[in-house]
Amino acid sequence: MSNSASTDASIRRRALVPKDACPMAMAAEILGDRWTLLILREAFYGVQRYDDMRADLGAPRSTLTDRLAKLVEMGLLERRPYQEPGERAREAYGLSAAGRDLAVTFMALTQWGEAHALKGPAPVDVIDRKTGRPLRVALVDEKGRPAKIENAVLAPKAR
Amino acid sequence: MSNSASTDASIRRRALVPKDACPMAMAAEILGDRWTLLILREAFYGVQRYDDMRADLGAPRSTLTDRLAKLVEMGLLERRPYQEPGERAREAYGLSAAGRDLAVTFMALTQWGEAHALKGPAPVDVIDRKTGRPLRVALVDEKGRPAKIENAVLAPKAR
DNA sequence: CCCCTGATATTGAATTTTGAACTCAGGGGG
DNA sequence: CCCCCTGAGTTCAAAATTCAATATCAGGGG
Repeated sequence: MSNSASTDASIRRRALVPKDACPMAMAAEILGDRWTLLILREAFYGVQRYDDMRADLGAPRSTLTDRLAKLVEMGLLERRPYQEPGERAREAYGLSAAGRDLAVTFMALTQWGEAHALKGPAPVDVIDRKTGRPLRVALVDEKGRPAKIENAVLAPKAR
Repeated sequence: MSNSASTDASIRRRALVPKDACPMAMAAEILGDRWTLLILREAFYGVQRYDDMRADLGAPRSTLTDRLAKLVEMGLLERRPYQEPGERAREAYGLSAAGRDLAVTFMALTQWGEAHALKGPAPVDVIDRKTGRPLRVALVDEKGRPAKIENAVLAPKAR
C-alpha cells in the first residue's frame, strides 16, 4: 500500500488527508491506548465482568474503571445488569454494535501479532460457524475478489 | 465473532488465551499508544521526514523523537539516509517489512473510523494499481471465499 | 451485627507527556 | 572568518497520567 503520487521523487511528503479529516487518525485517537486495546480484547473473548477482566489483565483498579467508563461513554461498550443467584445486582460490560464492528480490525491485529509479536500461531482459530472453515482477514475488491496488498495504492477519491 | 463456548450460561468468563500467549495482546503492547498509531499512519501516507510528521501531527518534539526511536528499535520503521541538494545528509523513517504488514490492520481501522468516528467516507480510496478497483478489508475463508463476521466464532485449535 | 465479594474512589508517589527553550549540525552566503 | 538557516534532537520544569495501596460502598448471607 503506497501513495499513488510516489512518482514525485521528493522526500518531502505530507499526508494526503489532514489528521482532523482522517478516519484512521480519528480511530487512533479513540483506540490509541494500551489498556483500551486490552479491554476490547477481553470483550471479544466474551469476558464481561470487571473482576474477570482485572484478573486476566492485571490492570490497576482505577485505570480499569476509568477506561471502562470511557469505552461506555464512547459507545464501544455497553453496561449490562446481571445478577448471580445469592448475589446482588451488578453490571457487566459487553461490546456495543460499534465495538463489534472492530472485530475485523482485531482479527487483523491478531494476524499481525502472530507473525511479528508471538512469531507463531495463536492457540485459537476464528472459524465460520456455518462451514467450520477457518477465517482470516484479507484484501478484496468490490466484487469480493482477492487482491494483493502489494498492488494497493492510495488515491484521492474521484469527485 | 463470539466465543464458541457461549452455550455456557455463566456470566463469569475468562479469556480463552492468557495475555502472555495472545498475539492480539502482544500487538496491543506494541501498538497501544496514540502517537505510535499516528506516526505509523504518517508512514503509510508516505511521510518520512521528522519535520513533515511533526507538521502533520502537531507532536511534541521529544515525544516524536522517542516514539520514532522505539518504532525503529521494535523493527516497524527503519532509518533511511537522505540528502537534498544543497543540504546535509539526514535520516528519514520508512516502514520496514513488519511495518508494512500492518497495512491490512490500518485499512481495517480506517474502515471502522469511517463508520464510527468520521461517520462518512474518507477523502481517499485504496485502489488496486493493476485493476483500478477500490479495495477493502474483509473476512475470507482459506479458499478466499467471503465470509460473514456474524458467523465467526473463536475456537481452540484442533491438536 | 459481621463477613464476603466485587466495584469504585482516593491519595500520594512515580512516571510520562508537554511546551518552551536550547543545542547541534552542515550547507550556503557575505 | 562569521552569520543565517533549516531540521533534528535534547533539556527542563510544569502539567497530566498512571499506579500501588488503601478506603469506601453495596447488597446478600449467616
